[in-house]
Amino acid sequence: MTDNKKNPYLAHIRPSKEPLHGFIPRRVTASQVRKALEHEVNPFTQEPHTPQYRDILEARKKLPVFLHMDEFFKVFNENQIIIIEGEPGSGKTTQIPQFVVYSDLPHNKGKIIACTQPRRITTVSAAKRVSEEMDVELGREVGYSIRFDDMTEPGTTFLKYMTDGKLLREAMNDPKLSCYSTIILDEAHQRTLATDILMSILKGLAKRRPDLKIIVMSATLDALKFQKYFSAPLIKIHGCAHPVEVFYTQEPEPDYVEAAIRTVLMIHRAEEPGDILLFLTGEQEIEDACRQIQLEAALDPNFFGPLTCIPLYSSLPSQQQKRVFDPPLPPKTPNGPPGRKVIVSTNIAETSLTIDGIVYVVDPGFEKQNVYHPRIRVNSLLVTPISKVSAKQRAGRAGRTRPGKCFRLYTEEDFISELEEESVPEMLRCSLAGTVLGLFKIGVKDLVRFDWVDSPAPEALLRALELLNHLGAIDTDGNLTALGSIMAEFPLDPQLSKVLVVSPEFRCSDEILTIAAMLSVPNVWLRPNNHRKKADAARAFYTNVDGDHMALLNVYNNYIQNQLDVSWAESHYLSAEVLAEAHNIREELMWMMERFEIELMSIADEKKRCLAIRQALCCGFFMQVAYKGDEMGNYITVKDNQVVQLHPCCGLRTQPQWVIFNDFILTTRPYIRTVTEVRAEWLLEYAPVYYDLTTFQDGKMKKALRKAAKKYIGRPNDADTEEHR
DNA sequence: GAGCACTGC
Repeated sequence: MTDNKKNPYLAHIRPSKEPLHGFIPRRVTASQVRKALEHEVNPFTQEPHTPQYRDILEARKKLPVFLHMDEFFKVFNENQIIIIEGEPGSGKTTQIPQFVVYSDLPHNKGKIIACTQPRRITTVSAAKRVSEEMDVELGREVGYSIRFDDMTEPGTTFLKYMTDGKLLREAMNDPKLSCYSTIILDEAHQRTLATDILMSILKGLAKRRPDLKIIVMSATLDALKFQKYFSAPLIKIHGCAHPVEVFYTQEPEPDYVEAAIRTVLMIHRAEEPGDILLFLTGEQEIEDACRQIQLEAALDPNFFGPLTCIPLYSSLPSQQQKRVFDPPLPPKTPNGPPGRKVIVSTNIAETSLTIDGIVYVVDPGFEKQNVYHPRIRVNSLLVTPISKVSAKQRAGRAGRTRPGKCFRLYTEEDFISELEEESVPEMLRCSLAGTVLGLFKIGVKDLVRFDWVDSPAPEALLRALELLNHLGAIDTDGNLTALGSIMAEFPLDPQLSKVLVVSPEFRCSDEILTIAAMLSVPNVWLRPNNHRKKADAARAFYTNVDGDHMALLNVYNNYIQNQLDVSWAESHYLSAEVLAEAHNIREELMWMMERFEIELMSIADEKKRCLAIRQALCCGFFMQVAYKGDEMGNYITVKDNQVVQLHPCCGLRTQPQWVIFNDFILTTRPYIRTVTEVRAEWLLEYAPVYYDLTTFQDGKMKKALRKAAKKYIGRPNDADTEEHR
């Protein structure tokens, strides 16, 4: 029978021609989908299902989402935007996009369903899993797209998992996102910059694209906020995590590290087998705590089981990060107490990394948060109390494999009254220059009336506009310039983007390309606790009188000369992983430069080359300049008049009069990092508006600038001289 | 002479 060879359950459904309520409803019902799922032929490939498909399907049917299939189709069919609140373990990430696939099947031929994730790893693993569930080859019908790795096939892929940042990039080139029929934003509660902007864009786009469906998926708590923001119906799905018993301390703990160590040892001595996860705030704290726990546990290994303490933070090489998945040690004697694993981790274990087997969570209630102060344009990393959402997320880590316990090292009263409901969204904590430039590129002009999920402070917006205007990315009327339009294309901070775009004028675009890539990755310099002196010596080899930017360039070039060799990198106390990433980014940027016809150039003469690089950097970083204020090492930042010092890791041997810096951080005192010497004449020449002397306070700095201006007028600078030769 | 929580394009 031919009927048996085709999966007919969805074939008869036709899209409705008449838009209803202003959008196009879909008509697939849950019972049709159930029948289609049970059919022996795969409706997407018209091939018979594999036996594996059936096994997985049985497991899928047990997921909580499956019980909500009728409700899902009912609500989804009748609404353009819906919100789904799903607890961890509900199966929403893998199942909801598949439901939509069935709903889309008869519609929107050639269009794609997108499902965004905040992180690359989860994007890939979700796509992999779903391709198995749907019995298709990964990269064909179901694919994924993340930076540096696109596993999709145009014309074939109809379900695409992608990072939120990737979709936001696509929106810049196609503001109507016209290739998508449905967009699913997953993990919206994490409030990443990209997800927040996408929510605003999609809310506006829904009115202009009646055929577009939008699903916002979130864990508990924030879903209500999204429901209000979109005025959309909400579907609640319960998870299937195990219960976690929460304990509080009777009194506040004065020293949370000490209390945490004490609690871990107490669990080890008194509680049933099961691994422990302790949350601390940073690398140093974690390494110290690990040493102390290991030391104290070694005192009685025969009475209690052997204990392995494993540190976990992002700058740890991935090989060492994988240690958290090793099984705990076996008992010392055949009938002795079993071994136990203690993982001491930063926030990385809260959302990014999931470790099975954790039964106990110790939560002191603190994290490090990056805080941006728009008024003085400074970042600082502060140890702050976590939010209730974070505390719940941390506790949930104990219930993944069986019922668990969470020990909070604060009182229940403090939990209720002192902790904020949710963490401050990234949007409100960082510089908005890049975001605003992206919005201009999409065509958003009125930032005040823009429909933000949470409106940023007017001051933060003003700072962003001011920076973009000084860089020449927007004109004084607030329109995007041609320069700004190209700058927005590059995945770089606007300052760096500007430097890269103008670098051919200084004939050093090859070197600036490398520097831009190196500034886009985390710190490359390793400094292991027991090899500090050696590491410092290795680093000193690269320090350069001309500044830290040149040092980064030299490190990269040496890495290439050594054929990207991992052991070379490690023996020079450099992170091979970070260098490899810089290499990837450099390739991507180079390809983009080619596309925009930005020529790759270099100057043969070393001295002139170095001069040109420093001048080019001035074109983007003229707002991040400090002037030497005295002989004590104090610098004053231009216009903001903040007293800062060169960070001790800076390679400069002398203290030049004028420096540009890449970042300004507040730790024990205000520091500037990644610093390069510049000349006042360059600032006056490349940023005449910003360095209009009438806008400067009287003082030493203004005097020095005035002196430089006199010298500079009528005398061509070095770059010009060179050009004229 | 101090320290980089965590993502993403």
